[in-house]
Amino acid sequence: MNVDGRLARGQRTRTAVLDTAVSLASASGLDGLSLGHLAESLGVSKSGLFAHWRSKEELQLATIDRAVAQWQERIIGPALRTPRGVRRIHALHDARIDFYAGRVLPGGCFFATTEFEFNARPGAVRDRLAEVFAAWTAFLERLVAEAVELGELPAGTDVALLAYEIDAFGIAAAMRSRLLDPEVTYRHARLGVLNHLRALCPDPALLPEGPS
Amino acid sequence: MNVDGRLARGQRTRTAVLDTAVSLASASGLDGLSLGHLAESLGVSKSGLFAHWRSKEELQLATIDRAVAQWQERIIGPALRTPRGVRRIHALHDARIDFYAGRVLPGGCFFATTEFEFNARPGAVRDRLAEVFAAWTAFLERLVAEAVELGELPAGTDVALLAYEIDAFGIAAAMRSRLLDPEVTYRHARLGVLNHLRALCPDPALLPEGPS
DNA sequence: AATATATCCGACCGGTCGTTCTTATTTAGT
DNA sequence: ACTAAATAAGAACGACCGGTCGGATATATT
Repeated sequence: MNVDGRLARGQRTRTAVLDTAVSLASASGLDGLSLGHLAESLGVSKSGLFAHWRSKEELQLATIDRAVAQWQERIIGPALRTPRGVRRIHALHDARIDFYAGRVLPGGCFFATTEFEFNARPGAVRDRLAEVFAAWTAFLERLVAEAVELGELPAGTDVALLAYEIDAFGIAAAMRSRLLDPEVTYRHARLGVLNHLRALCPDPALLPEGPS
Repeated sequence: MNVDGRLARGQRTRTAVLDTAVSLASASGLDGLSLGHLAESLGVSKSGLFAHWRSKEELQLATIDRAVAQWQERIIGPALRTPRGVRRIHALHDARIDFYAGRVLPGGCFFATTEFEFNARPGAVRDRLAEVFAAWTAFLERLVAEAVELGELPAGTDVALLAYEIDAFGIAAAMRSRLLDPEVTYRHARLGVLNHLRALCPDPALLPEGPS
């Protein structure tokens, strides 16, 4: 194996810190998250954090990467394990709402919170968030395009528009679920996309039945 | 008349401060906005602000009220000047996108930014934002219900769901327009709602023609 | 056994935060 | 003119911010 105990310990600490950072930042934002609070809630000294990241911005960037990995594991992974086409689109959206409803993160959605926090502040963090968001959008559009290619959506479908609509239902869910009734919000988020896909898809058997 | 010069001056200062506060908070959030920056960008001393609001939280609450007034004037006002029904719904959404596209506020949308900022932080600010958001949702639902009553939308329409969908397109526009291509975003936001309403409304003459 | 490396801590720095206190200026009422 | 009230400025406060530094500890290499 040849594992270096020192490096292993560092890696363990690093991921533990980043997991907590993602969690805290989902509620307070990446700027609202202070190194003092982060260190304290980990039972670690503040200066210890600087052994792993040379500045707060570096830690913020690392936190974003960690959140991306979590998103990939929790939302994109499950979707990729279902067959291409409208079923995969639906699975992706459903996994997203499950993620919000499962209250995995105290703030609901790391990306929604941080992207609104930084969308008007120039800098490396904003640029990275914009990249991540662009990649997410491209992924969603690819899924929609695949469904069109498979004939599960009409040939003339506006791919980018449909992707926009699906993502909009997700973003709105992240926001409303914390300020209004969560259950009603999740029902709307799921039903909105399901209705929309069902209205477009010529084969009704590909999508679940009732409004459930 | 009976104008008190002292009170008049105070009122003038107060609205000037709040206008700037709304503008800054739309970009940095209500917490990210610091009293020092606010005072400096107004050419006013920091302690002078405390003559008008006893604490930062009080100023934050006043800023929310000012943002509500601005929203009412810019988005709700124009909508109420068009006839009830689907045309009013469309006018409301259109005025909202115009507001974003006009870059009135540097951060795009005061409410989107602050509601995401505070949706996981207990306190008076969050409660006030939740109230405002609930009132906005109720207003949108009332507009949709009116359209149903007028027969401009089918009788079985899920009012709350449709209101959710329309608002979701708006929220998504506020977010995406700052991180991705703004023009494409606004086109999607407008087209999404227009398509949706056109698909539901039995009288096509009530809504504008092309995808424009 | 000695040395090098990675991790982590406690103490401390300058700066900014929200807030308070004291004081000066302007205007209204008498 | 004189008092009272409202509006402002200035200086200073304790708390916390991100960040630095020297040293202590644990692990690997030789």
